[in-house]
Amino acid sequence: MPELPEVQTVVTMLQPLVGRTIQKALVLHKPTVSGSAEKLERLRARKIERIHRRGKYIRFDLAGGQGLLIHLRMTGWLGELSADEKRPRIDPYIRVRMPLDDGRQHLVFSDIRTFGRVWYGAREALDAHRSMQALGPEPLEITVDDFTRRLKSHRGRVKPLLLNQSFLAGVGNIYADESLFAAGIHPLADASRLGAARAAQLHAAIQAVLNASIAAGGSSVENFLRPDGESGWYQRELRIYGRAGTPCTRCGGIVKRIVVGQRGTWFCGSCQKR
DNA sequence: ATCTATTCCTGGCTGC
DNA sequence: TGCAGCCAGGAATAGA
Repeated sequence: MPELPEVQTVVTMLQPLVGRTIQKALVLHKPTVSGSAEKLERLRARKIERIHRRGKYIRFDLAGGQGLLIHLRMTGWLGELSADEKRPRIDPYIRVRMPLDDGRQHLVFSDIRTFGRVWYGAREALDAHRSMQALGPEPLEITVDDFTRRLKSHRGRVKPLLLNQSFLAGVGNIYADESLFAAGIHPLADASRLGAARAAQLHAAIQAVLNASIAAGGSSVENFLRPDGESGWYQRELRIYGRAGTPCTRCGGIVKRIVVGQRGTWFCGSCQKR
């Protein structure tokens, strides 16, 4: 599922679209568009000025102060296809199709489970959207001091806190487990009681894990494909996520799976202390 | 403030 | 082999 590294991979690979023009939008599945699908279908000839990321959201800045906001959720895919191109994992699930320039190429949003969402409107309105306003700091930008302070001010368990987008924007289930494993912290540990040294370890672990995954083009777990249709590589580097019953790569203990906050959670009971 | 359950959805897996 | 039933989970929401 797309988390920060996967979304960053998408944004990086879509940069060649900057300067090109979205001619119009065809909505094939109305619930994918938040607000009004008809409004998006009235879009005409907007040049793409910038493509960037905030948390797990993708933002297209369009000419005239307009913008598109896209969340891939579980199975969303965003990329450029020629108008008649067929790809078995993408084509049957196309929800929004946006012809570019002369119409020979299309920017396509495809999504198997239809959890993904597209918003269209004035950039200020997109920025003011409740879910954007609520986003916490970027995990690759926050300083260790700020991170430690924020951890201390929350009373709950550390794993659900890492998944909370108001606490930190962009970490999801895979990278929460990988980061906690790398830092040697139990997923049920009380966040406010971690102490400065362990908070610093967690901060470093989150940044190292996210950066390593970005360098690998993300993890292809549960359908994620890059805009070019290829897989990322980081799923091969996962050390704890999804490895229940296998030996821990650090200490040889057996990896456990529990459920925390309705999320599958993998950890090593021997080297992740509470 | 924090936690839990529910909803959305469908491909893929398990078990009979 | 065929099919029913269940599972995965990000985020919004409701309720405890």
